[in-house]
Amino acid sequence: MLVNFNEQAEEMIRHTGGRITSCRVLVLGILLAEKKAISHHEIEERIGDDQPLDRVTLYRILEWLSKKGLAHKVISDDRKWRFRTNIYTGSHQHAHFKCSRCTTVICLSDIKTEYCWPLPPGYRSQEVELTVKGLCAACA
Amino acid sequence: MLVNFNEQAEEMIRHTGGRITSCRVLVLGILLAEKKAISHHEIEERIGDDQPLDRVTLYRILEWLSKKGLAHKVISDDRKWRFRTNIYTGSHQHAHFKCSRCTTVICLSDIKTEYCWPLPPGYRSQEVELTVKGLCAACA
DNA sequence: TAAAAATATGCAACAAAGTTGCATTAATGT
DNA sequence: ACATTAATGCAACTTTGTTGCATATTTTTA
Repeated sequence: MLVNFNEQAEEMIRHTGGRITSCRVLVLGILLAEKKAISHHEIEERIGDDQPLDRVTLYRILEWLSKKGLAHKVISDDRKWRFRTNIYTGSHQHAHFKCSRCTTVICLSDIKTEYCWPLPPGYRSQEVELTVKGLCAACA
Repeated sequence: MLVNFNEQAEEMIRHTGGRITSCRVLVLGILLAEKKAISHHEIEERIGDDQPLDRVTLYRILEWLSKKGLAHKVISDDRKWRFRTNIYTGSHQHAHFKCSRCTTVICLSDIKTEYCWPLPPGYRSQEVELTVKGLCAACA
């Protein structure tokens, strides 16, 4: 299973024309095995002590994967970048509500965001991030 | 004009039952004079050297204003918190498109987000943040 | 396939944004 | 006006991410 992700990772990296290194394969393999976006620290945890990888190298690999379009990064409320492979993009297609007073976030499962939003010609939608902000029942 | 904002700020702070201090009035006044969300650093710049205000105090005031519901904070792609008074909420009601490869952001003025999204009972919408992510014409 | 060129990695030091502890100062209630 | 309570300022710290440079690994090419 993990081997499979690593093969896929290697293939994806090869396709970019960039160098295939064990570190890159390892990191991209971890991202492929994950459906949600994960942070630098979470990736380090998944690596464990088996194959030690320098903090800075991991940062640079993540940056490189983003630049090559194999992953993309999103900023979260904890000021950390989280990374996800672009192939799972579109898997979290529902809206959120965030209370601007108590900051609680809930999922608005009634709202489907797969709707085709009108984009300029040539643009391709992968994912829609929709957050309604306001006051929740307790804070209103 | 600025005086007016300060009076309004003072009134808002009084209404929370919290202490009315010159620092709080100053900061909230600045936020009221601003239509968009601004960062800690940008607030410091607007303060200038007239009324020196400690870095940490400013952080704590902003946190306090958020807790009291007079302002709310949003995280941006530069990993900085930006703060805005809740009264201007709703002023930036259109969608964005962000390219997941080149990270360029454009405004999708065709999409109006004022639409009434179905919320749970008691919830009140103030603002809608809608970002379509994908590939722009140049990267697709 | 061995050497040269190009690029990735690891280490140390650094930077920016935000946080915590504590003594001092200012605002409010009596 | 004084006591009480809360806000401010300062110093030191934490966390996340970045930069410079020497070393090691890929890839190219001869």
